[in-house]
Amino acid sequence: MSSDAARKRKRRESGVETATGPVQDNSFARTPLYLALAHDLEGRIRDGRLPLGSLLPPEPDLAAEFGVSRHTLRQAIQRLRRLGLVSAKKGVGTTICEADASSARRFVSASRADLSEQAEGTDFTIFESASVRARGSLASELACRPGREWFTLKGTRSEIGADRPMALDEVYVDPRLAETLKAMNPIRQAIFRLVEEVTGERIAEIRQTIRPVILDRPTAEVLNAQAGEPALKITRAYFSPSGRLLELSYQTLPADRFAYTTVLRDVTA
Amino acid sequence: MSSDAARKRKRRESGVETATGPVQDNSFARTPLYLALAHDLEGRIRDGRLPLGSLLPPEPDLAAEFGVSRHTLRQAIQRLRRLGLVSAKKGVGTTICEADASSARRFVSASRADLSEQAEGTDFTIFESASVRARGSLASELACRPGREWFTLKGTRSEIGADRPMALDEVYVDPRLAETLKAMNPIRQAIFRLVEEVTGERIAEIRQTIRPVILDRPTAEVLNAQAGEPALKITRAYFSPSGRLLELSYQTLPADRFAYTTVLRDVTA
DNA sequence: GAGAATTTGTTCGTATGTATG
DNA sequence: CCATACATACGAACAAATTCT
Repeated sequence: MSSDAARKRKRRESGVETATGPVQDNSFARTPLYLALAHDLEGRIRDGRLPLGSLLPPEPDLAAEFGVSRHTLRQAIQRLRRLGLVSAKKGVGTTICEADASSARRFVSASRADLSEQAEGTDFTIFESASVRARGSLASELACRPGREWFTLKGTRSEIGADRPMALDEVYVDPRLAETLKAMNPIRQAIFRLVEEVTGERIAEIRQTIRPVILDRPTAEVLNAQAGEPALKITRAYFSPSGRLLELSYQTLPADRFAYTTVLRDVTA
Repeated sequence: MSSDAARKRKRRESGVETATGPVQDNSFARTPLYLALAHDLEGRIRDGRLPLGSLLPPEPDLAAEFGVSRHTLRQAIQRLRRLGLVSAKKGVGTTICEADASSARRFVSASRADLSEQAEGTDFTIFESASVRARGSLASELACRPGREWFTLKGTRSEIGADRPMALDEVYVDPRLAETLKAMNPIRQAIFRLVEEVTGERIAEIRQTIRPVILDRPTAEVLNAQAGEPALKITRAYFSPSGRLLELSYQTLPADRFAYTTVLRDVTA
């Protein structure tokens, strides 16, 4: 209809500016409107015009400002959400929670191996468990207040038919899980699933750090490996939506039995 | 309007069945329609009613079958895409490319550190470069046909003001990049960006493997570190959308200077 | 504490653009 | 060139969560 011409005009007029300076000219490829919007917003966030920690203007306002429909604006915001720049909450608004969508964020991993800990087909065999209170270095590494009580497990993880364990696991969980966990040995489920079941809280985020270490004698013995060999040490912290730490685990994986593989896919396409 | 009542009725009638058997009753929480749809489709994919490798029915057909708008159906499909179950292509259709949305896929990473290689604020200083033909072990590790020509770079990567390098990099790229790369030293850009610029091909996927190693003497010397220390060895393979290998890199990172951190977020929320 | 206002989430409808075969 | 199938974009309305009065 005639609204089409009006639309086109509006698009030219809409306040979408490319983020920084001259910029590559993608006009030949006709960037979709919502991507241009996302790019614009990203720029505003990066340079602080939309300050970190603050709320985005309401969607209807932003849509009006850009001269686009709310639907299109929401597509742009959804993209920023996927990139981890903002997080929206019903009834509240959209918070800016990251300032840099550095090129590193362009890729998103979605790999089966991402959480090897919960790989199906492995048995977790507990050989030690106890109740502990977080003190000193543990408390600080857990980023929790000292004195909080945890239930800790130590055990080996092995693939079903394997003769040697694949990893040594050390796990800290809510004390409420003690009974459940002691009752099942070996454990075939991902432990964080059990945490969700027992505590009723959903795990929304996992922070994972990978470091190289050299196997010390006691660890090597448990793993039936040679002391002095290289290994990966993976630390995982499991958080509830509100940011509360629900589980912490350390995993030691000898080099000859495990490599950590991820596939990163481009999400800009 | 009156269409509202009709809508509600339709919803009850729509062929959305929960995936498996009795199923948890979420009716009290009123699952959004598009999630129910996604769940239903996921079930059909898992049990083979929608066979792996085949195309989904066209969106308008599916929408009609479920008795929902195309928009809602697309929301469901978008979810399946994020989970990696299907992949859509304009003019062709939506292909089913995975049968299991196993729990491992629940989390998706989006981290600044994901591609430390390209972290801004690092300099890559080349100290060796050459043209090579892939043979033997290299060719096999590259998963490329032997005899293909590559341009290889060796260099150190350091943070801007640091006195010691952070990593030793070994990179294999298309020979067309030789001139460009030799002309710039140090390199501040991510190399895979340059690959995209020069070859005109987009990098759509990166396969990344992390292993622990022990620093040997020559490597330790270059890095100004101690031989025998633990380090991470990260291998990255960069692929075009069609699956052609465009770049391969090895990176060695001493434990005391680097830890690999990722944040995995729940995408089911 | 009830209720109004605000803000994001869901869902419909419709039209047009663009890539593929 | 045409038909097909996904992609983008408009508009409108109601639902649900939160906050403020």
